[in-house]
Amino acid sequence: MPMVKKTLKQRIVDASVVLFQEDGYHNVTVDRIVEYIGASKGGFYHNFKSKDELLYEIHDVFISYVIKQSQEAYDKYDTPITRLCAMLQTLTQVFDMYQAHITVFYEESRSLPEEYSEIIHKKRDQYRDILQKVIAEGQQTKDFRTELPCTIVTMAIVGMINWTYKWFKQSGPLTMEEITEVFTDMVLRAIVTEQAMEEAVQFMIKEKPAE
Amino acid sequence: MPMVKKTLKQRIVDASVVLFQEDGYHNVTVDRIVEYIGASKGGFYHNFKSKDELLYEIHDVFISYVIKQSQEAYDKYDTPITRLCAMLQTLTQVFDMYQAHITVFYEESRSLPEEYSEIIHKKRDQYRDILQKVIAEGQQTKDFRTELPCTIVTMAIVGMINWTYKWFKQSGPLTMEEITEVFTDMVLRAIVTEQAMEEAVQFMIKEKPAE
DNA sequence: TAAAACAAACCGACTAGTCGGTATTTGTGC
DNA sequence: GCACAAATACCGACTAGTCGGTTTGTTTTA
Repeated sequence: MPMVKKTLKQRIVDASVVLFQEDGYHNVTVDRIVEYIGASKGGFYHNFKSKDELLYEIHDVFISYVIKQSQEAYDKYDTPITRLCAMLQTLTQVFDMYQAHITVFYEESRSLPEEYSEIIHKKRDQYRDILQKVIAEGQQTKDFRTELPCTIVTMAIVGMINWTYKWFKQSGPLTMEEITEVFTDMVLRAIVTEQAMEEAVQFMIKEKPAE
Repeated sequence: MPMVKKTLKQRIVDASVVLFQEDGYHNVTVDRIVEYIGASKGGFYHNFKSKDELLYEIHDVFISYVIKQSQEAYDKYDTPITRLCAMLQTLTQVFDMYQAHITVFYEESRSLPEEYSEIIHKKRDQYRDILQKVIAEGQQTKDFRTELPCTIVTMAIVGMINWTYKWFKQSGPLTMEEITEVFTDMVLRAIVTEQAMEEAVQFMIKEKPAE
């Protein structure tokens, strides 16, 4: 792997994500960002039209990656259950890696000027739609229970996963892989029909042997 | 009910919650708040030491109410399953009424000065602990599956419920009561053991008759 | 009539963005 | 390879505007 010198732009983004996560967009000044990486205000505004544009960049990098990964998980499999499991896996993985990005994404998007926030909201909906499609298809094939409204199920899952950014600590007692297992188990039991449960159990946590 | 004249303090809080939800704490100036309710800056600072204190007030009113309601739900019942159902019910109801408060609570707490945020975080943990206690007790009585880590289950449920503030619209196609039903159904199926499922089914959605 | 509640003008610290300038890289003719 | 120009990347003092908070003055109430 060639040792490429990081551009100033990249250094600004990297530093900002961390600083924004810690103290919030409005509590981090441009001066502080450039001081943090040993750069200058001129350098900052050479790379970004405004502080807002930087915020947009962070949003876009993150949500674009989420969509890409979700879509790949969808394309890689061909049954609702496997697709759902793959997406849960992928999403929690992304959320593990990009925790700082997510925090900014879900707490600072209000500060995006309209021109930017429109684009971002469309992409955010796209992410939700991919998941919702899986649920809907699963209901059509009777793999998932049809008595549950597909939109609510989708948002319940999204909420469960997204909320991890608020409490998950990489230094905590459980790894994200272990958490994913639990989430997958819970989701499958919650929505898979009895007749399709056979396919699902192989993705679930095995019963602990009696102690 | 006596028609009490609202104090300026109350009017400030009420207006601020709405404005903060819409545009975020930092994007709403004190001038805008007082102009919105036809008051003055002097009146504001007569009632609050600082803008931060107002933010704290909003946080505290909300989380104190959540804790009170959760505890009441706990005390009112005496089995894990009924307690869990009651808490889901209560929480979603609160979230329905206090959507603006929640938005502020979960997105602006970073702006609280340390002295305040310490108090708030303790109360937030208290809310989580009440729910976690129900889960833990349910695992002890074998009503809930013991192979799932109690902390993760708790946070999964918290995430599912909390996230509603991001997407639920009172003008939407489903009421909060209907959403609660779906959530309850999903949660019970996810964590209740087979042997305890009999007690749980009465709280769940009935199968749609075949069409 | 005194104290509380509120109004209106004002202050000062802070910060996003600017602008004239300098360093560094890239392209070009020889 | 080399001079040299031209574009690109970057710097840092400065500014104009904003906004939380204060001060001083006025009204209401008990």
